[in-house]
Amino acid sequence: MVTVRRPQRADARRNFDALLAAARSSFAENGTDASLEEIARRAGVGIGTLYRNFPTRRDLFEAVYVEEVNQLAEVAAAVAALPPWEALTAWLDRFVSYAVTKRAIIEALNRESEMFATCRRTMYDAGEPLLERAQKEGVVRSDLSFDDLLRMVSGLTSGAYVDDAQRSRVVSFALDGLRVR
Amino acid sequence: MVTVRRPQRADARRNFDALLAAARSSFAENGTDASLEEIARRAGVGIGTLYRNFPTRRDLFEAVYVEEVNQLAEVAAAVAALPPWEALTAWLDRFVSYAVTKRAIIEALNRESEMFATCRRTMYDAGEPLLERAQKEGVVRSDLSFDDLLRMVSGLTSGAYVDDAQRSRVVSFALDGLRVR
DNA sequence: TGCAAAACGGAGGCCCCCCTCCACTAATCT
DNA sequence: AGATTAGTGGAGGGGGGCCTCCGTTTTGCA
Repeated sequence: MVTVRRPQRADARRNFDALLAAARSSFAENGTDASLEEIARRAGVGIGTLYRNFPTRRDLFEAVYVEEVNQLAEVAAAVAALPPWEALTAWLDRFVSYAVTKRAIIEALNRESEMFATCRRTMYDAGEPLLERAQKEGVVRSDLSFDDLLRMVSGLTSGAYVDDAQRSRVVSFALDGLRVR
Repeated sequence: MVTVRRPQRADARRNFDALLAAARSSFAENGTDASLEEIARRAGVGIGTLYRNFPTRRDLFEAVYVEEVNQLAEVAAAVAALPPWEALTAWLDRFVSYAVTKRAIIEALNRESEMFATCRRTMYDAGEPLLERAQKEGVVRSDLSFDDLLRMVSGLTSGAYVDDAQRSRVVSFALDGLRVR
């Protein structure tokens, strides 16, 4: 579990959280080049406050990214009790909710950074056992790597669809290609 | 086949084509909010010339988009002689080459525009018969629409992959979910 | 070859964003 | 309650993109 340092004082913590939430939604809407001033405005906070908490745009990316990765790890623990295929797809479902933001941020982030490596590890530790279990029980084809799977799902869900029904139909067809039948 | 009006004079035509090429690559690299001045610079042309040919950003989108759709239609004719599954995947291969640019533009374009409808029709006329043939011959599941297929492939290929091998592995797994086995 | 019309291209006004700096505010501690 | 100090927020300079306008250049035609 990776950590992000939050400020000490109550008002500062409030602003910190507001900024993080504003950044997440703003990045999701406008991509990684969303205006920082707009994010500060959304958070109801001065631009100076944003810069004190996150000196660079990159720091904001990292903070948002870390939060989402941590949530993914929690979900993985929660679904572990389900049967292998269901556990895997339930986790992917949750993965999808964050895929749009994540994808943009990951692309903007330098893949070589230590922080990125740590988060990647956290996410893999959370999700990879789900895939391995499904493969061991012969439910999923064995020549599929966890990395393949994540990229597939994240690509599939980052596009625009007519409605949610189409999105889930398309995703389930694609996942069907991974099953052993 | 949709058409884009090109200027009459030779120098103007040269500039028009240079702008179109610059726009395509710039949109592919930087998304739909690429700088117009950068595009003009890339094309070796004044900003005024860009605006004379394409009064709005949208006009540029449309011109780039139309060109790519026309190319897709040509490819569809070229692959018609192959067996059903091969014809379909060959066409999709080509579809992939343009998917990145296309996806960004499509999202920026107003879906209600007449131009969009015409292009959509052109593309459907080109590709849909390939899918229908594969379905009639029992090679592809019948509850898949052409729209489903395009969105799936365009999503799958818009993401970042480690290398081309991973991309094609992932795409082929997903397509495998569409086959009748 | 000479000329009219078409096309060029970039300066300039406007706006928004980035980021720094510092006078002010309020949370916490005693 | 008062002192201390972490925290605030926005003004402002610099930069770059958007778009218009118009003096200059190029082309095609006679």
